[in-house]
Amino acid sequence: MGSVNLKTIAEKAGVSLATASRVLSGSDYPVKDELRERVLQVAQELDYVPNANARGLLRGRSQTVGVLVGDVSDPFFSGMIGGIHDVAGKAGYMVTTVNTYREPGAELDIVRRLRAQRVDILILAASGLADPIHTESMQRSLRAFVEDGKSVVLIGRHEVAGDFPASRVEFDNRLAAREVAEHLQGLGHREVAVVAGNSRLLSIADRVAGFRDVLGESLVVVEAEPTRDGGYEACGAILDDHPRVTAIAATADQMAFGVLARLRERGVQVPGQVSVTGFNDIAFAVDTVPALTTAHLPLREMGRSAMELGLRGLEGGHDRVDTKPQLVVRGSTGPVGR
Amino acid sequence: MGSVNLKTIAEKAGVSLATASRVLSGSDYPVKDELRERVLQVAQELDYVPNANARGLLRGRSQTVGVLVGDVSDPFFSGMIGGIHDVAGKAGYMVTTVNTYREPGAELDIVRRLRAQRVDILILAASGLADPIHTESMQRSLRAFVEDGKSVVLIGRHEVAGDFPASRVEFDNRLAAREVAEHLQGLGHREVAVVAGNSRLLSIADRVAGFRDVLGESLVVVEAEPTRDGGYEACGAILDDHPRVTAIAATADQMAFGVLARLRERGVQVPGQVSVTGFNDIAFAVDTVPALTTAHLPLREMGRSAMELGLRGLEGGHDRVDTKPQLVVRGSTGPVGR
DNA sequence: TTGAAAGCGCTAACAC
DNA sequence: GTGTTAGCGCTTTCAA
Repeated sequence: MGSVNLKTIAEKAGVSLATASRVLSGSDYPVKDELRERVLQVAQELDYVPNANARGLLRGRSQTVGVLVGDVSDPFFSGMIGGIHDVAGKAGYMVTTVNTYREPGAELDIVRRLRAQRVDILILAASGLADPIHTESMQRSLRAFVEDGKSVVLIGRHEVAGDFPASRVEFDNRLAAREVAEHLQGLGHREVAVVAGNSRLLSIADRVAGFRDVLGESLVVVEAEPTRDGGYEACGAILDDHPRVTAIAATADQMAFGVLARLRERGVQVPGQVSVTGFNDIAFAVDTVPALTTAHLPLREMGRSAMELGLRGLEGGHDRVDTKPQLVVRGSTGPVGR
Repeated sequence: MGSVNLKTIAEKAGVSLATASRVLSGSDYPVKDELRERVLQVAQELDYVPNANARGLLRGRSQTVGVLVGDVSDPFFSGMIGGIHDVAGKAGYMVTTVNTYREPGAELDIVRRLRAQRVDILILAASGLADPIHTESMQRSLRAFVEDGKSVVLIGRHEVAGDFPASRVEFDNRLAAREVAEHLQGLGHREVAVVAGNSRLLSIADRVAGFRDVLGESLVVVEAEPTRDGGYEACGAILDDHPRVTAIAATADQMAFGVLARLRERGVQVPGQVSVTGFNDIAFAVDTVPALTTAHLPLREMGRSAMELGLRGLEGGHDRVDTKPQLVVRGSTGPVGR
């Protein structure tokens, strides 16, 4: 459009394009002070803003990171995104986020679009899918990206081959779930129900597997929307269909909030009659009454690590950060009463 | 880099650049089926991904929206960002977010960088600053953007001149605060404390003004970090310094959560001894015990509207959507007891 | 120290 | 229908 560009500046300042560029692009190329002044002056007056598209085209770097998440407004993801912003901002990077809306089938297309935008770094934070075909296509796409000198970071995506040239932020969902389950078991709970999100998602499948490792086949698994309302609904069903259950474990804190709400509504004492656990330890987990026992994930920290790894990946090697999940025992769990 | 580009495709398919472009860019220009097939085939094989930078350079449109927020991980903002994604995704737009970290001084620079990225739409969701100089510079920058055929959406930014050519999503913070205050007053509360975020921010100043409109000069205003911990700390100070206070109103729900936590810790009954109110009505406000009375803002809806307006703005006119704040009375407020 | 010019990847006239 | 070519705005050789 009518946008002022380098040419405008160069003309008004009476210098060549090259000189204007050298002054304005922060090059350390020597330019006589007088000319430099003149260019700066004109640029300021005309409010010149360089065109990152043109620059990116030339340099092959966009100073942009693309982040694929399930849902930006879910505290689980927004916590990580916050961490990504923390280090991206300092490094002069822009952050572009895209929602899969928890529909892993959309991932391939999204990655494509992010690649089209020529992001330098791709962070995959949404849960993967337990489907080899899908994984295969994804790896192919990512590999092309990496071979282009770009950088990929996988957050909790162990389905991608171990030798794939990407950095990783790992956390062991299965282990974390086991810790939660052992905690419940230690309190005497034998009849436990899990309120689980979509089990096609690897992260969910892992968590459920962890619960089953400890609690065995007797475990009741109820699939639900990964939201407060999903937890609320599922809890209703559990109370009706499995009245002997003494503990309800959710695969996400929000679902646990819904569970707590339903129990409160039904007049069921927590943890007196039923214990409740969450997963992820989002900020509010501490504010329910009773406060939620949950598996803590350092979300913001994970985002930071991811972005740091991404940046480093641009320089060459990739690396791996392992995050220890940690059981946080609060008031929502207690010994079997009854 | 070694990226496959249009030229590669054209050569491998044995056609001209133009033909390849016509097939791959979704142009409706006629191309013989055989050639079209060949191009598509090669593109598929080589996993061709068009370069959005080059395209953007040419078309002057990037299919990207830039969003300026205080903090992506704050549910207030992430709710709006979620709404923005909802409509951006459908429209084929990418969303780039930037944090001001609630430091309005950073805004100018951020807008500049977003302009450099050549976003088509700029959504300003972070609170403005009550400072004419700052506003003036901001308007100048935004005006240049708009004159470039781009689109600006202001969310709750009434400091920007009424005749400024931008769309707006407005909500009346002051009125909302008045409604909260009237509710408290109606319950008999006379000694009220407000836990407020940074009052240099216009949104906060407006909210405090609304409280003062109703409750008068006797209102105790305590400034705090706009976080749970900020509320927690402020509440401690209020209990110590103003023991006669019977209601505590926060300018954000998270702060109210902190207040509730502190009161619980001190054994103060809510709402029996002290009533508590929040602001914004983030999802979790319903899950505290007692549930939080607060001024509801339809965050996601606001985000959607903003993006819709932004898209429409590209076509020319700008528009305005007024959002009605709405008092939601829950369990955290009650008549003065004592 | 400065300027002219090539070219990043792509689209849109314009010719054939 | 298809191909050639001129740029979009910028950086960076290469000459001067």
